Amino acid sequence: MRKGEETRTRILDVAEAAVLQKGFGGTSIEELIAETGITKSGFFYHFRDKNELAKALLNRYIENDERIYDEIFSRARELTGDPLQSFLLGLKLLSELLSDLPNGHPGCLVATVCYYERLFDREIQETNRNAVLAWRRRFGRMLREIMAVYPPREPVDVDQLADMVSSVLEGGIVLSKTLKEPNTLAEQVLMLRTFVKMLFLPVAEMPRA
Amino acid sequence: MRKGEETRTRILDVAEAAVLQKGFGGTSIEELIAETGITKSGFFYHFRDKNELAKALLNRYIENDERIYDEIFSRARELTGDPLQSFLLGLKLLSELLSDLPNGHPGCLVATVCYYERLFDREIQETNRNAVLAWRRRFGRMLREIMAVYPPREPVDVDQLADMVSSVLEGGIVLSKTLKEPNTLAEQVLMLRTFVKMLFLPVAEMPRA
DNA sequence: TGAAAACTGTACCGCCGGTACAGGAGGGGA
DNA sequence: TCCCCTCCTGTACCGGCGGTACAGTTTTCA
Repeated sequence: MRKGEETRTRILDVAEAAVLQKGFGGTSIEELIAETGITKSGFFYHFRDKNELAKALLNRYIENDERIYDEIFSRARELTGDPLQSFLLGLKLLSELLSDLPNGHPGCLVATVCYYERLFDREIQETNRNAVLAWRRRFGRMLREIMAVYPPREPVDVDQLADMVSSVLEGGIVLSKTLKEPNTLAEQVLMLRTFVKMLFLPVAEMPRA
Repeated sequence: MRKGEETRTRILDVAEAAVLQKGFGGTSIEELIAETGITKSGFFYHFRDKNELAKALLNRYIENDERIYDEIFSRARELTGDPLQSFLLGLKLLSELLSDLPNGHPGCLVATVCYYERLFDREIQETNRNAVLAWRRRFGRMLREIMAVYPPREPVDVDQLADMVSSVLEGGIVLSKTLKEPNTLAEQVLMLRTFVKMLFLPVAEMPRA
């Protein structure tokens, strides 16, 4: 039946929004069923407990996250063959996508899980860890392609540089949310772009330098 | 009379550790009183409710945070008169301090509050916002001093660059905690240092360039 | 030594996560 | 047409937790 999937998705939608605003501990199942118009029994038909809900929520979030990065960076790749230019373009596209979010970025579930860790089982913690490692591999792969063509101006570890992308995104989200300045996140991504540009682009080719 | 302050501090110590691991919603008052060996009535003698506890916790955390930055960067300032060199040294000292933490960074309360926002009153949200703005002013002040001497190689907004420091710290904490790699945070700070160095240090003076 | 500060003890309330289980609507296949 | 399976609803209950109320007790310090 497809009806069940639809209800499940509706629960996950409501839960995701609530969890990003109040954390897992601050989100009650009762409020979720009230907003989705389902009964408590109905909820527990779809999810055995809160941990199971968190698992489904996190997996869905990570999949969606990966899909967005796939789209952005493959689009950037189509527009230019140069690995550096396509990476810089990708960061530009990402920044534009982020600044187009009407109410700012709603928050990252990976960070939410990180700050609730002790109340989740090992499986969720592993899933979360793997999500961050996947980011490292993704950005690391692109950075290695760049380094094969452009020698970095300063010696840098590829994985650490890849992590820098994740750091700026996660940190930018925290800043943006806390300051209630939706644009701060997009600006941070552009600042990171400046860093990457400066690190790999030869001095001679740099504008106004 | 001073006994009360001591108990209050003990509650705050236990609460801070718990909240950083499980968030506010995931931390119960009952577990706090169990660990501090106090009764429920005793707890509510010191704090009217959970919100009041959060307020005290956040204020104390921010004060301590400011104190640490004051110490690090004033020490760096004593060692060299050049604003750029002292800032770079400060980041180095910060990175060393972070990598010396035995179990890695326990987490940032500002981020915890950020991911629980909707359940706090305006006062706490304002306090949190002001903490981030204080970071922006602090790093912005130092960066302005640098820019008065060293023209940046790329055009950058000072506040955005100052925010980059906070971003990398907050993001680095999330990565470090999630990956269970205590050193990642310190590495990210050094990566940020490389960025600042490259942005301001003249090409001629740069090593192996 | 006495008043204020710093608690303890007890009883209670309502919300929440979770369990148990019975039953019902609705659609799809034999 | 009938039955079975999915997808729920309804009801009742449990223990933990945040919070209140308030009376009583110990500790501290001036």
